[in-house]
Amino acid sequence: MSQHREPSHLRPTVPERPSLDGLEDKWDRAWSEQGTYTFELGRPRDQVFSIDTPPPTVSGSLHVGHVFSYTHTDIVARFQRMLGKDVFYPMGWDDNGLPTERRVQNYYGVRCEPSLPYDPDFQPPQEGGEGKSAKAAHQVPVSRRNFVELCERLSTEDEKQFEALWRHLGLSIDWTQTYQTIDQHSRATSQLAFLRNLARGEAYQQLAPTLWDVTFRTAVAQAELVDRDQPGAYHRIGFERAATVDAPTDDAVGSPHADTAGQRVHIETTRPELLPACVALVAHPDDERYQDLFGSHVIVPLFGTEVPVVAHRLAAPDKGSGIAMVCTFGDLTDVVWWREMHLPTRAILGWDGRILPEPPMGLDSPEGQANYKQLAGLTIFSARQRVVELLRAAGDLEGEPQPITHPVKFFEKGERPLEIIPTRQWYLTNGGTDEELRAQLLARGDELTWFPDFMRVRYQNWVEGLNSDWLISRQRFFGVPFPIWYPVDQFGHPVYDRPIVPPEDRLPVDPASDTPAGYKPEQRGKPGGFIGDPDVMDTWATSSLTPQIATHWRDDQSLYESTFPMDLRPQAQDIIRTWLFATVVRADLEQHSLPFYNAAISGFILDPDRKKMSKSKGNVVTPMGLLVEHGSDAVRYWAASARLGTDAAFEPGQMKVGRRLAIKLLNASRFALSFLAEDGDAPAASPAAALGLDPELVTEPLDRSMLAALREVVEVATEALAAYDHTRALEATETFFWTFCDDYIELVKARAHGAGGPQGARSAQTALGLALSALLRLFAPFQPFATEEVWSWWHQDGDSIHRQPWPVPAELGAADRTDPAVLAVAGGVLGALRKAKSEAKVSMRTEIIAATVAVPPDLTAAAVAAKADIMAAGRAAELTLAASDTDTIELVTAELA
RNA sequence: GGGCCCAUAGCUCAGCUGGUUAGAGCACCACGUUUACACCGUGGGGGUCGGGAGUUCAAGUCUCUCUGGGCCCACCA
Repeated sequence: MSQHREPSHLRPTVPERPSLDGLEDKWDRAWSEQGTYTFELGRPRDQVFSIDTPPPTVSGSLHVGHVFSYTHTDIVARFQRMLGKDVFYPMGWDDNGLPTERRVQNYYGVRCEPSLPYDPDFQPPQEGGEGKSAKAAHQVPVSRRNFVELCERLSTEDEKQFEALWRHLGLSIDWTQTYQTIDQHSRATSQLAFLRNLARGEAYQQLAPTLWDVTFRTAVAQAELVDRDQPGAYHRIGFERAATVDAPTDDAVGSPHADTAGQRVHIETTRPELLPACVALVAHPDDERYQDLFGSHVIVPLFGTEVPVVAHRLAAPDKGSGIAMVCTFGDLTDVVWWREMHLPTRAILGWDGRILPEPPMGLDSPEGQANYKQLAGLTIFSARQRVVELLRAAGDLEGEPQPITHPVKFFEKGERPLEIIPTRQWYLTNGGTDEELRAQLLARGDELTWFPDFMRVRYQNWVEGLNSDWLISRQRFFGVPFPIWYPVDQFGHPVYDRPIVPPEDRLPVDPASDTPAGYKPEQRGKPGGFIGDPDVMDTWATSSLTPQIATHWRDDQSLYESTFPMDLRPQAQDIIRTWLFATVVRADLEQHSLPFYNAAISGFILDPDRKKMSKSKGNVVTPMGLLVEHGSDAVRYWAASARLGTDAAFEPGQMKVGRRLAIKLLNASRFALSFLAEDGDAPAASPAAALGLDPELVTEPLDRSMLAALREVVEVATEALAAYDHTRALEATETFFWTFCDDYIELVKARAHGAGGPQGARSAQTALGLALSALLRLFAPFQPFATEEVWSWWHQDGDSIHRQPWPVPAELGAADRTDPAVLAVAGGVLGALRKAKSEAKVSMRTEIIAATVAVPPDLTAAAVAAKADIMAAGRAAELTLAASDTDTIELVTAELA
């Protein structure tokens, strides 16, 4: 070792054995200290590239899918920065909402009880609980303020871990630009946008049937629904016709002619417990079986209510018996029937999903009330069993229930089926009830550039299918409160249609503790006083404003003007209908523009069974473990190998390839730099070494050909990255790089050492330097750590590679000075010589006494141009280039030493 | 019921507007201690491009159809 080149002959900082270990921490620290990714502000809008980073839900854990998609965005950010843009790349934390509440409940073993007073000395009973859903009975009740404090405390801890992961991954985020969706600024922005919506009539309050989750005891929005197949059963129930026609003397039950005789009509239902909520029967207007029933009344079994039989086109003759009972409310179709036919309301379900204690209006008969008493307070499940028992006893249940499996609507985060309960809620217009707005929002979808383009269709489908406005109020605790109070009238009732709003400069407000202007705190809840709106906004109602929050629409005009509308919204495909659409709605209403120009949609990560990776499958690998095991550049390489919009397999093999590439970058660079350093007046010694190399010094055809090929790579990679096609850019760069290592470096090794004289050496050294410089910058967005490490060996001025200019073809010399085929042909001939040695099972070092290689005639000149380099690399004393009669390069003879 | 995406080597994927003999990496086999790299290098084997039909001088690529996956929306008596 010591008889060879001393380390001091290399650039002083080039390590003897380069390694990837520790690069993440080393460079994260350096970038942080140097402010490498700091947004500068002050440049015109067209020199800024702004990114609407998705704020991850901090209450959930990050998984490989996050690492995957955030890497895609970081590649864009780094590319744009090297193109010379001032990149605005903030990070938000979505800590607002139900997931945080649920996590806090489990972690600290508490639950929110708004009626309790605040306890400033409260200590949670536990820390670090991760139980799936601890029983509510074991959770300590705490005040709303205590609960919110715990939410904030845990979120802050979670956010630190998230930041550590993102830094380790090498995301080039400006860590001075962060926000939380629950912080003061986000609250104020969210409240301000809401007040503007309210002032323009886009936000409104309505008492209406609402999709309701009985576990979380809150309303949910259309966008949060999912269908799940559930077991159920059809119950065939007989309704007696009301006594407006001749009453038959014989008992109709069991009679084969019961239906046709008009005495009894049978419906089939999966929700027998809703019988007391029945307000009508409905059949299709053209259904011949029920023509004589329309307009008449029937009696609800057990409960004695008299309800009309009505006709409506939505009734399906082929479902069940073709006639259905309308309840308030069993499903969304019930709501339509109820609304369109002005049926009465007989709600029987409370917020907790239990049967209300008092029977609804119209349930007047003594037997009906007695039966109802048996249901009061029961859960839906128990009530159903009870009703079936009662029906059976009364002889109103025909046959046995027929088990079926059917889709039932759930809140996507919920565990029990949704119910529909009439409640007062806030809505925001979103085109669901307004054709003009809908058309306008569809036009916004067309205006937006989608990567890949077919994702546009998902937006269109969603907007076209909307059937209601956006329900934004939630009966929860940890969220942005509605900035609204109501006057309380002399009878103690809130006057909902005269909301009191705060001035914009007072935001954010908490109406639960703040007092509106003109009132005193002690007037809260008193007749003649005021009361705060108790609800919080849906988390999407705030995260739909991430562009406005991040760019400080509310309070920093110069930042806002230089970053909004943003350039890029990266996000996952499954939240196009929620986050993306909602963001478009808010910007359309407030700014009359798109919130961002481009949307880049990442795919999912699939496990080896081709299923979407999820926690429940037990196959989730922790992202930090992955980064530590393979190295961040390696994991990034795997992510970068997958196109936008395409689901990708979780493939450690691909990470190994990425790691190999990173190591190769270190080693090949070390080698190439050793030539630059050896030269007496090494160009590498100059601070601007990379760009100071003069392509005019590259005189050898092989060297020129290599640079010509690299020029093309630069063109392809630049074009691909500009079109968000990072895989294409990476592939082109990588393919070239391996040829560069395997063939070019081998071919010029001897010449670069001086074997061909000073001019040939200079040509090779310069070409190596030029190529290495361009290659490192081409790889920098993909492998930020390895490339930065190499750059630091070379450039001692401390400038990060990540702020260098993106390579351009011109820096590699003129395009038309040489035969571009020389490198490929020389590689082919060298390959033929290697094959001879491989087939002879001898070392590559073995001397070739004489060899003949056949080369297609049109490539002979190119081969001749590199003949000396080929002979040196192949250790051939004599090489004959014969004319091939095929168009491939073939070994003809080889005499080995 | 409507819509979108996908199907190419054992595996993961390229293959752009149709144009020689369909590519890469991993895995596999053989060889090689070559001072850039054993977290390596060199060479090699391996595919009738899911099935069928059509358009064309020419189809992995375009059209239709079938099959099999994945996803979204609608329906929910």
